[in-house]
Amino acid sequence: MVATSLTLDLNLNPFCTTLDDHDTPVREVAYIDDDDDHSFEKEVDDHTVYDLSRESNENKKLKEMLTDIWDKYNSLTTHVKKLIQDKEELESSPKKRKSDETVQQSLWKRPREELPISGIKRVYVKVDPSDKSLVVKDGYQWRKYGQKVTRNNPSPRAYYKCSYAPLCPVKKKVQRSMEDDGLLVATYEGEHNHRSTMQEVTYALANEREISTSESGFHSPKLDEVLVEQMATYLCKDPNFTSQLAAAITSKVSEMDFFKVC
DNA sequence: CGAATTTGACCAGCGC
DNA sequence: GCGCTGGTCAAATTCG
Repeated sequence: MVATSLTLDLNLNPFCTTLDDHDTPVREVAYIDDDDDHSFEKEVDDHTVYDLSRESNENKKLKEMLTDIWDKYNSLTTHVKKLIQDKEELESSPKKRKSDETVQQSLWKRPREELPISGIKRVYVKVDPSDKSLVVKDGYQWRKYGQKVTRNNPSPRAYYKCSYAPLCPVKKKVQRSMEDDGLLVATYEGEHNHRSTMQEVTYALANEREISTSESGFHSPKLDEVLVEQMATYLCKDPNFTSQLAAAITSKVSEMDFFKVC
């Protein structure tokens, strides 16, 4: 009986590789106790282990799905970074700057509002035109401190301060585009002195991966599984994850469309 | 009831 | 100096 319970305990670990690698872990337990007086216990074991096996398979599928999502997220992040880089290169070239100025003048006509060379970023976010809220989800926490109707745009402009960290100096303005009612223009001023919720996830995972590789010298599959599980936990804790991801993608797609028009 | 948002008042910069 | 405009403040209000 000791052997039975011991085997069970070991198999309770959903990430146990021995369980994952066997198609029928039930038998491992069933053959241990062949005493007829314990037939009921054997039956219970069979059922329990069968359930465990089934859940283990489900876990395996979920892990695969998570790994897949994580891979896609990583490649998407890389792609977004590349797009940002491309955009910065375009902005730094004199030829493109000319067209950018035209856009800027139509959106922000007053000369004093022209963007300084650095520290100010503009993001275009596609939204539902019927949605009148001036909210741009970008992974940071913002506190609205003002709203104004400006001269050249019937849509009001909302003013936000970063409220994630007490001393973060970053501000943003959000206003509907004059040309496209379904386009929000978010202007960011300053640099965050902290990470966004999404960066926290990435950083935590990267940290974990670094520790595991430096300690063991190689990357074991089991640690991968733990990593995936941790990532799932992180993502579950972050209700904004999908919306942030969607906002980032929409923003980049809008930017690309915008540059095509220009 | 505390946090977040709204909104009118106020301030500063700029052009005339 | 005055008026116009964008930006900020803070009291009032709303919301969870």
